[in-house]
Amino acid sequence: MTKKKAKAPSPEKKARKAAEEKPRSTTREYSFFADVYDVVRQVPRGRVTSYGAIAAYLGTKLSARMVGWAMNAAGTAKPKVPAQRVVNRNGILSGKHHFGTPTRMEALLKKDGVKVKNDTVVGFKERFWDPSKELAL
DNA sequence: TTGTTGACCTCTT
DNA sequence: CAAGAGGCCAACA
Repeated sequence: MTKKKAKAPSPEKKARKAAEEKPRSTTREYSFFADVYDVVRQVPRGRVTSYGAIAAYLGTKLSARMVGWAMNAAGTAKPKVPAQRVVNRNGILSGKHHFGTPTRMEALLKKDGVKVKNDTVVGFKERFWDPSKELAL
């Protein structure tokens, strides 16, 4: 093996397993979603984060999609989760269409003091809130 | 039960 | 530089 042409997500999987070592209550309520909600709720007002950041914080950056799924339930989750502060890597409101109305997410972000232009967070890079850094697991 | 989809991200060609 | 495919976990049909 001189060169690895394919990815070998061995250590990454282990990392995920390690993260899963968390004290999962005997209930099925514990899930990827719970962690996502917890992180999103800790997002300060006027700040935004990305799915990949949360996924990476949980140790599963490869499973960023699950974060999106978690947000899908965010609308039904309680307490309500500020999913509007969660955008994709490009800072685009990818899930704006899931807030009931395509303008709901924008309105919420604007209320938070976040400017949105063309469905994109203005200064997203500056407003980017990295849980892995702020929370420093 | 299996198969497909999903608010994504990253790598490869 | 741009486009395509792969990959993860979970829920739905």
